[in-house]
Amino acid sequence: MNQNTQSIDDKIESLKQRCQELGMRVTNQRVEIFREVASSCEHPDAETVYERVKHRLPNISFDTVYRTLASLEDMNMIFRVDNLLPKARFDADKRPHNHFLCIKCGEVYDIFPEDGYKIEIPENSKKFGEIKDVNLQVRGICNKCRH
Amino acid sequence: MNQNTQSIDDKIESLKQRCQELGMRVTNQRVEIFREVASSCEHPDAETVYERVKHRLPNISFDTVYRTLASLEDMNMIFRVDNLLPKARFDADKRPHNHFLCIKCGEVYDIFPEDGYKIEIPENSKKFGEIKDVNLQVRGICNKCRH
DNA sequence: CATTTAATAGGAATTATTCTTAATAAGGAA
DNA sequence: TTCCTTATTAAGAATAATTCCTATTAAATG
Repeated sequence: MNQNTQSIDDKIESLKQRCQELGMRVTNQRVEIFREVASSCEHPDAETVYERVKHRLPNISFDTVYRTLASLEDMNMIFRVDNLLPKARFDADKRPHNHFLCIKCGEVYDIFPEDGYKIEIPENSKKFGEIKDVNLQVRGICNKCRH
Repeated sequence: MNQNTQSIDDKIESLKQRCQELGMRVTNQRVEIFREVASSCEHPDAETVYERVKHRLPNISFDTVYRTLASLEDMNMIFRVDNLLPKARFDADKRPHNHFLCIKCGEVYDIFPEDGYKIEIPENSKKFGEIKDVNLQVRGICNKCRH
């Protein structure tokens, strides 16, 4: 069964299981914030999640939304589309290459293509507009941060 | 000749040419800010660039650094590693897929793999640490923004 | 039901980035 | 060269996103 056909209730069930596995409490806030992201296909931002959850939990705070989104991310229940780093960083190297981003310390490492490796642009991405740049982000925890 | 072997002076020469092509002025600030990014392989952030350029141009302002980095990006002279969007956005869809980010309006579009297409993780990216997630960012200007 | 403590609400604080406005200087013309 | 035009800049205020602080609440366990 793929994620697409999984119902929201099933997804929430797996969140609850995940919380249990990790010894985390199943709070209303956690469930409702996850529900909002999981039931939307428009990649909502924190403010959007806040506004929507507020309908069901009128006392929800911004801090809870941010904190919970970060913890859901740690749990691998949701993913950040962009903005993994706290601030913008720049690169003038025009050779085709990719980046390893450390989600802990924010360090950026260059990944230069090895023999035979190159990323292709997905054919169907052109339908969205004019492509200017393609970048593969490999996200993880760098060796320094693992110790 | 690849970018790697190109000297800083050559890179600055091509910046000047680019400015001329585009009718943009060749200012000290523009040159020094570019020099800083082009001569570093550590993907500096705006503050780092500011601190370093300040040694040569003590009156440089933060605003100029931000504005110039953005214009160098428009000119395709430098690239933003991350933080293309003004705020973080989230996704709970676990099916493997990629994202088209509109650099103008910030909209995010899902790119689902077509038949036969899949991104591979570059073999040599593992040496940097433990991989948690891989995301291909296709950056461009979406159809809405082109009109 | 009582206890423990993870999680939360509320709002202040912080950080990155952008805006505003007057002054400056690059590039073209005389 | 010198003068003009206007793109670019400096300075610092303003904004926007996110995080921190602290007292309070409520989930899970026994």
